[in-house]
Amino acid sequence: MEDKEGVDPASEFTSDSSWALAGGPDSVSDSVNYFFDKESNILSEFDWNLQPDHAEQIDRFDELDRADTGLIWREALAARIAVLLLLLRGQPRVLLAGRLTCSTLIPSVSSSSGEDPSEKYTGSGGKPPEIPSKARKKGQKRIRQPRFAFMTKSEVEHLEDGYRWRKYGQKAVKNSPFPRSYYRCTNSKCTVKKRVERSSEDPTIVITTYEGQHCHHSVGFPRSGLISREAAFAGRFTPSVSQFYYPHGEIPASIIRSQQVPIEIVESRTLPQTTNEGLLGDIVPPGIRNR
DNA sequence: CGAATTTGACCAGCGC
DNA sequence: GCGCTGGTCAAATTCG
Repeated sequence: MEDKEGVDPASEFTSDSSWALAGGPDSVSDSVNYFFDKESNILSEFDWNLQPDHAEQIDRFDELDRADTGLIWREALAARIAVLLLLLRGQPRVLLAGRLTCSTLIPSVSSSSGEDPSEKYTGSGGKPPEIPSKARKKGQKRIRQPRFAFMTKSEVEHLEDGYRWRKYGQKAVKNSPFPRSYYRCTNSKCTVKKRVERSSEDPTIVITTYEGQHCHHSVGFPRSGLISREAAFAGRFTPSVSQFYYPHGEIPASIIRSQQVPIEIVESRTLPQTTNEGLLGDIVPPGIRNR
């Protein structure tokens, strides 16, 4: 993805870049799009609602971000604006910008129905606390939690991500020979859930979908031990969660290096100091930035 | 024996 | 309204 200066950002994004439009409307300004990072095996789902007044924010990011090449994902917490930048020869190009909602589903694994876990139960002991699903008012729309899906080549389905999960269900998936497993965080105050399933098209690929945000630190998460790529990306790509999981510059470059490695678990090294990297420090995988 | 998992039943949402 | 599908519940079972 180098040496593309002068190329139309849009065509760059959808054709030769490491990211590919994986589904959704053709126009990036339309509602829903899915992006697959061919290098990191990540499928992201975004709901881009481009607004005219986002231009200022985009310009600001342009000024802030200076790096070599790579993909930069950024969310302006205050403005709730998401900007995806492709950096070419140190010149950031805004490819997509819009209000982040991240509320859609991956087409191949999507559900026809939405859900709102937070309004159903808290996940404590599997008991429905305040609002049992059966007692939920009819017509009350469920509000989806932010979701992020990761596609990873792996032989094991449940990848270690630093948190403890309790399996609460398993379902057969339409048009897929592989079942989908449902997990919820074992922390009684945490409403985060995740779904794990194998791709019907490529059984070697595990699709993990995180939903919600942890309200606690990971349990026994190794700072200099073994960590999965999923763990790193889960923290990185869940906007407000990333700050919680991985304080500024905490993720080792070796973890998030964008390479087509068979899944798993890669060894992490001593955490690098990246405090001089400005806004990029806590959002851009160091390996990506340095490519 | 407590925790975790399995699994059939149930429910909600959606399309026809 | 009905059927299909995804998501969740909860009793039964298995595991450590």
